[in-house]
Amino acid sequence: MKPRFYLVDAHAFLHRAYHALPPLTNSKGEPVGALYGFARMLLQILKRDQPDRMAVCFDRPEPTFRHKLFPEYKATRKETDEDLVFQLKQARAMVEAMGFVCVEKPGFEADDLMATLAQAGRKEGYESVLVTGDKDVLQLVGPGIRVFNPSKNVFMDPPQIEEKLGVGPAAVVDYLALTGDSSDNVPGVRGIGPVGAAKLLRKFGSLHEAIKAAKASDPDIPPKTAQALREGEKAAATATELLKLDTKVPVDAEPAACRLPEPDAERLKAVFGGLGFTSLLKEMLPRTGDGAPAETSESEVRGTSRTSVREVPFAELRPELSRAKTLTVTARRNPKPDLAAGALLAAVGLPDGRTAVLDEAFLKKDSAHLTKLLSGPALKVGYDLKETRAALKTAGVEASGKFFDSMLAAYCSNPAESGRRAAGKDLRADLLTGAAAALDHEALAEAMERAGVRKLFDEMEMPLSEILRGMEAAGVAVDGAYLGRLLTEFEADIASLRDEIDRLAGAEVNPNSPKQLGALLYDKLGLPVPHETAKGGRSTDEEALQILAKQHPIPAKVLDFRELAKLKSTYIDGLLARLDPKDFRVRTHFDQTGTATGRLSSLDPNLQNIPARSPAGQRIRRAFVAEPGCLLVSADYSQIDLRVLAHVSGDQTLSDSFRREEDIHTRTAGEVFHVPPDKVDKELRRRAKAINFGIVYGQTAFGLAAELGIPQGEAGRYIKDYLARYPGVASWVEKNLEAARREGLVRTPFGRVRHLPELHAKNTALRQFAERAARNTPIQGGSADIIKLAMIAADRGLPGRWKARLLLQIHDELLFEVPRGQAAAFAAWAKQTMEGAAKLDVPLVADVKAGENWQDMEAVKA
DNA sequence: TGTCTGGCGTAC
DNA sequence: GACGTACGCCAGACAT
Repeated sequence: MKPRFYLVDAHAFLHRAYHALPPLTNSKGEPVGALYGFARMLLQILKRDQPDRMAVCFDRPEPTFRHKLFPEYKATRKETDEDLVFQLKQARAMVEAMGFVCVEKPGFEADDLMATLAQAGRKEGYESVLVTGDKDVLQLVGPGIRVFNPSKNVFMDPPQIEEKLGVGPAAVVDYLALTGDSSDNVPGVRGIGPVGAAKLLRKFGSLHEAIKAAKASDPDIPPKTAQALREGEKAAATATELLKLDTKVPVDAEPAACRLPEPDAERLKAVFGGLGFTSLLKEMLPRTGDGAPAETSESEVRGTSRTSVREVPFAELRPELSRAKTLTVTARRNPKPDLAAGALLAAVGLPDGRTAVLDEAFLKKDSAHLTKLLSGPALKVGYDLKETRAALKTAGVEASGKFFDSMLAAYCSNPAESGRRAAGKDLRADLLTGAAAALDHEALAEAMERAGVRKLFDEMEMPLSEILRGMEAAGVAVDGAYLGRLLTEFEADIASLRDEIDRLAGAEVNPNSPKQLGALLYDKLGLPVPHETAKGGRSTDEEALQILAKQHPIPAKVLDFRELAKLKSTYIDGLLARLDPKDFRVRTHFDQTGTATGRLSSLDPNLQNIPARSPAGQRIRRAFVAEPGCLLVSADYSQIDLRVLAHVSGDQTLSDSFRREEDIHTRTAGEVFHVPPDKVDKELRRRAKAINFGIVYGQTAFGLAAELGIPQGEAGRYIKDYLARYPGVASWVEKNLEAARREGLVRTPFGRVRHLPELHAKNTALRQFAERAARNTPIQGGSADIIKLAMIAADRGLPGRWKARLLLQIHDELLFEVPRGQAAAFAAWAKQTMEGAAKLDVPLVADVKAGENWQDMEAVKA
């Protein structure tokens, strides 16, 4: 293996960090976020990539040869932010104090220095790695020179470049000369975009040949494109000169001299101390530290491996795969299959990154062999194994045995910073991204150990993943004919409401447009603005319209319109569009990494927010039915959040109340309003319920007052009285927050973590937000843990005894489909299973009901 | 034409 | 600034 020579573009990273990271200031109020991010990244490269040589390259402020060539070069750049300028000025001193070799040269950009050094390194037998997100350096990629994009955590090797641009490294300059580069004000050829450029270069090989063909009126070029090329010839020539990197800069550095940093302790203390980077100082000078473990860095959590995916033919890999202890597997389906992209791709590989990509035809043809390969004793590592296994199954390939899902591992280590990557337009790119992420198995396993979440991963998230796959595959039956009738009816009602509103307004107005509606209500009719939107606009939300409805007939009509329009577009249209015509079922996707608290989320369609409250909404819910011969059985936890609060706080009164199975809101009303339980009327109970919710969410007096329509002072008294009557809750709220500040994270009773660095934010709003999250997360997350355990327990108990299927989870509810004959008995079992899923200091209670559809359900007697 | 953001509303 | 966690639709602005 060749020694590796890393070259870092300082300003490119500082710019990116400045805009991508939340602003961070030190105790003096100086902006330091970009510097911090940069220092972290440099340390990360050292630790993770362990280069043999390294240098950090800086831009110089003087004009370069490019400005002489093209005076407008970079002319469109906005004035750099003051806060960034402040940090750019200090960057070199910081990097030098850290001990890195720094390179800069008047009249040249960092890119040129890097290009020169990379070439020199290559000639001296190094593998040069350019660390930057800039596209123009991709022109250098080839044997001995690689590019690493630190923001995406990917190596941009020829296949990745081809993925991204549609052309290989050799054509990068021509490609950029055609498309232009708006950030540097490099002109490009007007009328030719990324797609057109790639197409031309694939056809003609180079810009030169393409222009030649355009001049010769080559029939392969559409006339418009040919004209654009002829007119843009000069601009393209200029752009080419600007884009070509100079590999012959007279640099005062040579690769062999770019040794790894030897931090100058005194200088580092001065510089890092001044910036307020005490934790970084400890990391760089470990002996001075107090032994506290370094915080898990983001990229460790995301899992970044020095190994990257290299595509090889399957045949070449096959013998090793069957003997491997660990293999990687990732598969992706195309949600909207089209001919160009194919419907299904899989990647199977080894931990060293050698990976074979298999298409649908191959998977189907070889499904028996692949099933055997993926059912052996090897550990199967993949990123999003739920999707991988579902995708493989469509080709008849099944995996079994030991699994490690790196997506779930990253989520367990740090739920806010990780998460399912959104599917892109390119199936193959998604596949390779997943395949690359799967290489991080060991780093992720370590990160989980450090975070203390290995058990959560092994015993909760990994088993759950397979259960969710079954639920997604099962789907839920929807009465399409009923929904169709509902659609006709809603459309008629919506149309007449719209007519009525137009008539009352004396003009056409779209009630779905806050802008148009605001103009009507506040300008034309001159009604008073009840409140503003978050961004300072005039709100037309429900609360505002309720108030305005007392003064004018229009707002009430708009409210009716809005309700029906919402139900129609989101639920009726949305469900009908996603109804599988083969079996009249809808299939959601559960995102197991979609929330910061440990809850699941449901998407496409979201079946966790099906209406339940309003009468019109209940008509939608009625469309969810059991298949013939079955009933739906719903089991929901009673007051699970408040029970978890009782558990974590140990509050005597709250716990006693649950042990006695009292009505919790009535009890709270009695405590807060100082009345005996039998004197608690509906209104008092309603207020107590709002208080209970508010306590869980960290609501302020302001919020509670708004919720209940009472003066803020009164709401403040309620909260104060609550905390006095539930002293265990009050002290938990305080102690929990203290611990959260100390550790920078909160935990659920089941060990799930959520990092909350914003608890130390200077920005008040940001900090208070984190404080409310610190209060809410152990409760909401604890409840999420419990129902996940219940799902696992239920899934283990289902086979054999019951012909029931779990269909949905809605945070505190499980929905099953069960043959009529065993529905009642099953419901009793489900209740028992859920109540026994976890052992808290207070009992867990689940209520069960059954029915033909999700709306009309009746309680089942235990 | 596609992509992003704001406003709004549904669920627990 | 003010109630935690989500997802999805529409309108409108903007880039292509």
